[in-house]
Amino acid sequence: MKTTNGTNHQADIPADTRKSLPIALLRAREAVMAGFRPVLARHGITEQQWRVLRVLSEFGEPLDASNLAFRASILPPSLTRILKMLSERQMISVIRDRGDGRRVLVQISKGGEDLIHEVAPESREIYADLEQRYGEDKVKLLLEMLDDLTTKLSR
Amino acid sequence: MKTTNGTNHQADIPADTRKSLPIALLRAREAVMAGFRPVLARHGITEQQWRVLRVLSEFGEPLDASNLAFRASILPPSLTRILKMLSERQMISVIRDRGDGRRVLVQISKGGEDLIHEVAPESREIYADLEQRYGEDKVKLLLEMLDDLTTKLSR
DNA sequence: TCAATCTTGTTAACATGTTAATCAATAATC
DNA sequence: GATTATTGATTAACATGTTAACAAGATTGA
Repeated sequence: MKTTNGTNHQADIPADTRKSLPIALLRAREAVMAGFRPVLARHGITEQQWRVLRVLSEFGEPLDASNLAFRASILPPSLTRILKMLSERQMISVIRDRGDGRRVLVQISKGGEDLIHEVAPESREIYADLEQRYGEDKVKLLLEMLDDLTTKLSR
Repeated sequence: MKTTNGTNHQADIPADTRKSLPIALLRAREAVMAGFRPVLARHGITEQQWRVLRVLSEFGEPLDASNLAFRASILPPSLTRILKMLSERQMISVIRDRGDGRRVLVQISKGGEDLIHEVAPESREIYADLEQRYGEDKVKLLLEMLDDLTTKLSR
């Protein structure tokens, strides 16, 4: 066994980092986000806050924290902090669930919807550019493969 | 336009989060790492520290911080902190470059190599399981597609 | 040569990721 | 119905991500 740079002379260490799936996923994600982050930053919002708002907007009705965390791919401790921020900025409303005092119900408010409609055009533009650069069909295929991978590993 | 849950009645907001490439990449990465993290945790090391050690081990000779950061996909400020940790734990050695006093040269030490050889077998096992579940050929194809995407977006 | 500029690495400040512990409310069991 | 177990959310503690500012060494050019 021999790597391209020729310095790895041990046969029993892990595969080359260039062939590592976790790293490839990380780099791809970083490359994609490099396009979106400046747009979000211009609107004073982080990527995670944006995901929370989008999920809430898409869902359309109040969502409890666990459900929201799962859909936005954010861990509960992070979500707690994010909800605090978004609530202070009047983008969402948070209320306790009557009937189950443990649950917290989250709903997007006008401020949040307004922001979404502000950012949406730029966001679509970035995504369109991405599809144009990489190929619309390849984006679709990649999405299917990623989804398949996630499903097969989650059980 | 209409989403599956039927609650999104606005035609001008961003595409469904389920069809979002950033989120799909995030979820896939999370699903893959869920297998590796426990292994690394058992050895008292984080994912990023592991990446740094692997890059150093593969490269075989001293690497300056910028180069290391790039190869390990870690931002400079994070790397500074990680190097401090790994150095205290005797896994790497850090010295100033003679000839260019700004540069810092990092090299893996015996402690680091030992750890790599400890973790490697378990790591390979997890990866093999992943390839078996998802398909060896599909892993390869996915890696190529991710690499292609990263390349096409990085210019 | 020396002042302006660029480069490399670090520090700072804030947000999120990650795991474990905690707390309150509900559900389960007896 | 009181005790115990489980669940949903939060808090705590530490590591990393992210951007901006900074410090020190190297380069450049007048």
